[in-house]
Amino acid sequence: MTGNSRFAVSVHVLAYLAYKAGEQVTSAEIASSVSTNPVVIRRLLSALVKARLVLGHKGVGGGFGLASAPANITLLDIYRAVEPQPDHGLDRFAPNHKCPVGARIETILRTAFFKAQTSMEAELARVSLEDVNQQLKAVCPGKH
Amino acid sequence: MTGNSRFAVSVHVLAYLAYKAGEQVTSAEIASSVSTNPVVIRRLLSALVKARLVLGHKGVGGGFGLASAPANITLLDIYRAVEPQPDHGLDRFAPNHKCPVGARIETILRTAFFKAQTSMEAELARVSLEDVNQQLKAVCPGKH
DNA sequence: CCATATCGTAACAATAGTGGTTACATAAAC
DNA sequence: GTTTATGTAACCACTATTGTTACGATATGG
Repeated sequence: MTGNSRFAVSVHVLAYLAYKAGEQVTSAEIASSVSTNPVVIRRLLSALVKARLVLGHKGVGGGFGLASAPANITLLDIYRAVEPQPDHGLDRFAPNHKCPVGARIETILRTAFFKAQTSMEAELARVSLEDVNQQLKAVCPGKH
Repeated sequence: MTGNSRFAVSVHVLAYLAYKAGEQVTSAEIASSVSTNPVVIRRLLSALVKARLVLGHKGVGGGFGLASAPANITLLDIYRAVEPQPDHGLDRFAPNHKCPVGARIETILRTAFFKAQTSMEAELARVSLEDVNQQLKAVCPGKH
């Protein structure tokens, strides 16, 4: 096991909402698609609502729906909504500042990690929920 | 806390070996620079030796040294030596294949994660230990 | 050959993150 | 007011990470 599945599940959830655009979808229905417990879904949706990607409604006939058009929601938006700012282990990292290497390495690492992270996020920003939805609905190549 | 500090500490370790190039450096000395236990350092070095980035020698006068010139070791080499292949949570991810979204989302996620990962790794590959060592030895800007 | 320094690695505990589950309060619809 | 659904707290089981002790294996230098 490496890390968590919040981002993967969240993309699934939002893809499901895009797929069912216009409907109110319950956490139970989404949980069935993801194969997990509705509470796990609601926990993620709670973060997605706070990030204004999703609107939730209580009560009879309630459920969740996208807050914007799928074209306006990218994988980066989802990533930032459900993942904490990654620190790449630098919080547990307290080197000996009396050593010339220990005194300077942290700044060098921060710079390198920031560039790597920025590059990864740019790639996530290139994919929108509309792209995902189109792939979901695409016919299998070679069929018919 | 997010994830582990293996990569950050490993870069520190190899930067230290580059800084002390030509010498045999003990795990105890490195541990002092990192502010941790020598066994933690030896565990990481074990992976770095297996990846052929470092050579180790037992016994009196033993220790560790770089296996190649710093210019030939990149942060990506270090990353791959000490981090498992990231799966971004897809191992714990077993959606309901009876749902049209659940049946197709995993492939879409794999593609997106692969692109993001590749982009991040390309950025890590742009930095060599020689670059790190030059930054370590650089004078503060504005001084003299 | 023996004492010493050093690595290599197993074993264990403490801590923390993750995901699943139950429970229950809150709110909206009819 | 009954029903449906969210919102969230609390708890458990599981796993990863780090620090630590312990000890065997190996190389060096007398």
